[in-house]
Amino acid sequence: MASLQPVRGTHDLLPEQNRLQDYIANTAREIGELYGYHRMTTPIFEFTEVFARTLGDTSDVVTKEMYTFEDRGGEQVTLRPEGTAGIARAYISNGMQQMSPVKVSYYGPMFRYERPQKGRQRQFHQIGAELLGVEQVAGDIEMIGYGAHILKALGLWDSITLELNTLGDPESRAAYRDVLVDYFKGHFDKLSEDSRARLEKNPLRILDSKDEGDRELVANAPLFAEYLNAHSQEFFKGLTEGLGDIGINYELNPRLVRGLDYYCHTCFEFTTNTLGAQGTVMAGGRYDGLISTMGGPQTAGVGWAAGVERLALMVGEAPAGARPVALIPMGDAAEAKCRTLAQTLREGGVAVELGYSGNMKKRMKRADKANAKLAVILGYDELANGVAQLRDLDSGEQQEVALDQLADVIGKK
RNA sequence: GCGGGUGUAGCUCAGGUGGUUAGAGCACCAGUUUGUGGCACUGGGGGCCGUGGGUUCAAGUCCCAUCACUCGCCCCA
Repeated sequence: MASLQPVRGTHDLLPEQNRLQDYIANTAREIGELYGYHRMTTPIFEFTEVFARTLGDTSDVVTKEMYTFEDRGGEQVTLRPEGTAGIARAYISNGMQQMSPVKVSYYGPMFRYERPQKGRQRQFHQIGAELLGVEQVAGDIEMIGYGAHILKALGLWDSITLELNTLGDPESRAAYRDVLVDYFKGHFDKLSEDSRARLEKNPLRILDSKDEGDRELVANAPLFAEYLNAHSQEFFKGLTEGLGDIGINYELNPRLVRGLDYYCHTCFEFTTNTLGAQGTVMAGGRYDGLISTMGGPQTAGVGWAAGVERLALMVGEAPAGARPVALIPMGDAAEAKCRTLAQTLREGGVAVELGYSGNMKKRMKRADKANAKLAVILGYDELANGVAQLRDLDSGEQQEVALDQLADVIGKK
């Protein structure tokens, strides 16, 4: 049994779930087109270095969560844990600065070796978008509007909050970080065990600690706002005003941070309280230092990513698809005729349900189950007269239609 | 990685203190009806009771381990 189960944290996407996730991904893609973002696809694995370098040596994702292995040629490769690094690598590999600004969206599986929970799997899917080569705050505003648009189109907006913060430019950030580390070092004995570790790796994260003792310290910690230089303040002001222009509400969350050095300025998360501990549904920010960190030209960047499984949990089910026409033949001759008819209708763009066996009653039942709107009944008498009974399965009304007019009549229904 | 909960049919769940061939509803298949669906009735298929070990005359039931899912922490989408 064990060997017939999927690997821990992975799941089969049965047709219903697959359709739901496709619906979400397609909605995101279509909305992206409205903003001028086109889908691109990078490999699902890269040289390990691509992720190790961009995500930093200390992040949990790199140190504990990557699926890394040596391939048969002796190369260290890693299944991608997120989408941005691959896009950034592709930007450099393909000399995409020639196409600036680059506006792309993506969709695909990601892999993280984490302890699974609802809304957190080892293989999961993300949709995402990146804007490369735009340093103006207009890019950040557009990105957030784009993401919000998707959440609205999926009908989730009412249960979602946009949390917003600024990380400032590198200069402000470094200044604040130093002050913060000094402050917490002065209270080292009161820090929780987790936060002592964070002090080394990612001191800003202490601001978001759930430990009570930490929270008391945080309450009296120096404020980032006091260390933002004029440029950073100006940028953030532009962002909040721009969001006002497009009618998007947000909550300022000074504890919202990112661990990695190449992030700057805009930092946002769309969150919900309907998914338990996995409340972040879409998250993003500005990463002007990323491309250069990877060895490319200095290039500004903004982006976001969203977990498709988490969105799917919230959406529940995909809207109903097109209702098929069911063909109900009786007897071998009628079955042969229906085969021909089905092919013609399908090539004409009509969804057709044609069973493989069963008497009329069985076939009618299946038509019902397939949510068919119309049934075409073709028996001995009809075949002899070149007609069929066309039955509306909602109203029960039935009319006789000549076979050569059937496609036309169905097309008008 | 840390702490807690759960695991019986495809799904939702019953199976007091261990005791014959493990049950229900839904779903599935077939029939009642060799030409009319949603309803009803009848019948049928389907369970290594998550897995492995132990205690016992006897284990779905008790003990241990393991795996998976799940809640919180961590981290994040």
